[in-house]
Amino acid sequence: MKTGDLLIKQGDTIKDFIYLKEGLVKLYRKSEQGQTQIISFGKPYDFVSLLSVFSDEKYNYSVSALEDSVACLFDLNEIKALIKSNGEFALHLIQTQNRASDRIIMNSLDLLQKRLYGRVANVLLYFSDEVYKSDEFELPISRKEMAQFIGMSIENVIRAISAFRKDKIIQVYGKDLSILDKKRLKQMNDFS
Amino acid sequence: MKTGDLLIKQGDTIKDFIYLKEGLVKLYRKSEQGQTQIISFGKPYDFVSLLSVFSDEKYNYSVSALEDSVACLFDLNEIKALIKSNGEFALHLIQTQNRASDRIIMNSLDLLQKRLYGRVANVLLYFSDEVYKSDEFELPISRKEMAQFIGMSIENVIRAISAFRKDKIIQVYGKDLSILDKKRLKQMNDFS
DNA sequence: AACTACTTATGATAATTATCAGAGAGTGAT
DNA sequence: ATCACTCTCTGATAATTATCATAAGTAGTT
Repeated sequence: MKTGDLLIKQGDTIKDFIYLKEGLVKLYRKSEQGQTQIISFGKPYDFVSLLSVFSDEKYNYSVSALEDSVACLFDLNEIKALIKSNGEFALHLIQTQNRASDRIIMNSLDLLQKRLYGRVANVLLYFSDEVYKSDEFELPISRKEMAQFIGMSIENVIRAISAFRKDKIIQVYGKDLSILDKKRLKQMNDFS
Repeated sequence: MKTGDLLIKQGDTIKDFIYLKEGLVKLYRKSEQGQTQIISFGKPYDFVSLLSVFSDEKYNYSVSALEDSVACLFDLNEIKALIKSNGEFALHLIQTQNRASDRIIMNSLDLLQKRLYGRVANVLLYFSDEVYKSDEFELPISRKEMAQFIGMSIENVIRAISAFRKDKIIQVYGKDLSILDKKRLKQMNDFS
């Protein structure tokens, strides 16, 4: 699956249980007000079809690739049969699902309490610590996508990144981003 | 369990699987920044020990009663044994859990995109439509708690409610609240 | 009643964010 | 190369929200 490809389309009937083997994807939805909103990102070994996969008939979100990715699809009915027949598997699945949705919930609650700088810092630290495990990486999302994720305007996301750049907290060359002063970035994340 | 009583305390070891039979509770946590934040509300037939119950050792949130409530506790190990032995039960539990965490996720994402008036309208409509199923009810939370839920300052929550009152969208006598103009309240909820 | 503590309420001001406008850089298509 | 389009970026201004201050109301306690 190439960058930009659509893996799941909002409204599609759920037929498969999907997990990500390689790459990076974004989960997003069209909100009631018609705006596109990014729900979360999926990295290797994350279950992409987490939300609503067992609770609904149709996907209420879309998934597309931010990088070239490899996804594994399992027939949903087979997974359901496996849950019924294999108790260990069922329990393990519940735990995995719980962990993932907890993380999404806690993260969006975190964002709700933060202001612009804190939210942007939060996203940068997420990619640095959780996804790439490095202080230098290629930012996989545009300013617009970051805005759609943190619930701020594009202009202000750009301004925040510019401010971090001017304060020598980060360095930006095109898509390449390096975190120069992680301590201060974490402070931005902690204090509002 | 009386109003104000603590059912779950953040940091407690998870021993039980809890569901709410009667009443109303709030799920809340102390965020990293030390502020109290309400995660969601639990109404009858909701699983209160939804978050982190299978994914963690300890509760990462607290639960207390907003109204006199009745909770059912099941030993967590027995539930786990039941999951392992009864496939139908496991599948049903997964679906229920999924539905509940989906709702919390989608709701906090909704809030993230709304502004003050939209967020307050959202909460009022939640209690009217989901909890009490009536346009007249006793508001079970204080302005402070509403602020902790929607991520705005107390003063502005009060101001929003005052504005709704002045616009004859709602009527307030002490804790009693009645929605006079649901159409406009829904408009406030829809458009930012 | 008097006291304390807390909630609700309002105003004034500062801080933050959105919106509008415009410009330059990059990208893809023809 | 030119055109159309999107993305990044900055400035100016308007709108929104937070914070500080203050006061009235409410409830509980002594």
